[in-house]
Amino acid sequence: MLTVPLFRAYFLDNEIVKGRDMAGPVQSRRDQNKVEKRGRIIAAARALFTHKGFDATTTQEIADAAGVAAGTVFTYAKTKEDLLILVFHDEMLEVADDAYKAARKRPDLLDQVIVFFETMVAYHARDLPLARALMRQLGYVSGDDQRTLVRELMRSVYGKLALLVEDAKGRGEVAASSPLLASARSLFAIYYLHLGAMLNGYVDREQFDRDLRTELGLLMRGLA
Amino acid sequence: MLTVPLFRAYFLDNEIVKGRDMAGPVQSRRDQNKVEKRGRIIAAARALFTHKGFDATTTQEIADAAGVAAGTVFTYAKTKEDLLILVFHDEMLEVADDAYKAARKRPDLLDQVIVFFETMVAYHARDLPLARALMRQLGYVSGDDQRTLVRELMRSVYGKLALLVEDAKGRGEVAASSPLLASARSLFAIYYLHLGAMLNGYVDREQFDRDLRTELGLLMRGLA
DNA sequence: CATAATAATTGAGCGCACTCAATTTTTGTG
DNA sequence: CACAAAAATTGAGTGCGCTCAATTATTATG
Repeated sequence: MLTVPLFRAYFLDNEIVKGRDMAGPVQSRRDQNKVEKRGRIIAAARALFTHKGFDATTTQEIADAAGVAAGTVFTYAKTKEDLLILVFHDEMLEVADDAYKAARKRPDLLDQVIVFFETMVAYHARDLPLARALMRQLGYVSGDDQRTLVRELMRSVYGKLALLVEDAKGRGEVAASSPLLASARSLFAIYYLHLGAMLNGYVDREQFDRDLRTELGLLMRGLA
Repeated sequence: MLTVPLFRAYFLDNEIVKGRDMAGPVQSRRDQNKVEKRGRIIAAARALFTHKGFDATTTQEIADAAGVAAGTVFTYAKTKEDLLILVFHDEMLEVADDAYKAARKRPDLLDQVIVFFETMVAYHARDLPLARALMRQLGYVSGDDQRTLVRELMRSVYGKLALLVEDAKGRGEVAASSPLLASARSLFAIYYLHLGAMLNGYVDREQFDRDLRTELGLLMRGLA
């Protein structure tokens, strides 16, 4: 089953190096092609979305730019909008990492959480219309693959917030009885609602910052 | 400007009674027609959405059922999805009213808030796919009219929650220093996040109930 | 290497949301 | 009532997301 034909070994040693020593079974040619095409589609979609905007970009354009047929795009994402998840998943994971690193430098939990969310907002603020489309899709995925990606993203964010809360417990800022995951989710819930309000133009950035601070502080009193 | 032609008075006294003694200037024939058509479109869309589902319903079907041309539908909602707001706005306002009435019967704030949200969930639970589509659209309105409707809805919900918090202050359950609107929004934020998780199948109804209770309780400690 | 089985890709075609120039309806005015 | 201006409605047309039968590429087997 895992036997590798000789010609494959040749290619592995000479042409295709990327990902050779990654975990798991050696990739078949099929999987290689899929990964490569997926990458091209993601790159093409990202470039077009950021340059022309989500609505103005057609799936045909994405297919052309990626060098695949129109139909192929839809084997990697069930809908045009699911492409948003595919395209920005990795980037958002990184942003969450950065946000966590920045947060850890602050002394107390409230500051930490605010820095955490402000880092994420700063990312979205670079392209508000796109962020709006992206956030919309985060709450309405079509395909199973994308659903998995969203799950992973949320796990990561909740996990990082939970770590911050846990450390705060160590410092005595938060009661030991406060459940970590629930606390993390409550914090995120507040951020999420206000981000939506901002992206939809119900409040401006300043109002957002103020509201966020106020309400996170309110919740923080409960955790203490 | 507000002069009413004689033939209008005739119609007002004989044919068209509904809304005659409502506030504001007497409706012109144009406005009457608009209101009437709007009503037919809303009724047609609601029937089709609930019977066939949102995706399976075409705007042409809605137009036919309402007795208008295809294009007319889009003068009342910019997109098919904005129709969701138009259709369910009034109903959701009523649900919020019912939720508030049910909540007031409970003794303490946590119970009240849980009853409040459970009433709203019960409404959504009647048709989960539709609720999912509706909730999605609440966070992504296209037209200005619908945006106004959403604003009104949120004002109503926040207002009712704020009333509950205010009463709780009177009973000494909540600190006088806790800002009403911010408290209301934080409570709603928690509900909103978990409702989304449930509608998207990340958690089942039981898990939803438990999470909601836990996290509302957490916040409640902060308000106290 | 030949051949069958399986998976991936293709792109023409379809259905539907939405547009907009033309038409009809309503209102304001003399 | 006649007529012009304004507003509302119409529905054929358009573009695009998405499908799926046909084709091509890859893998498994003797």
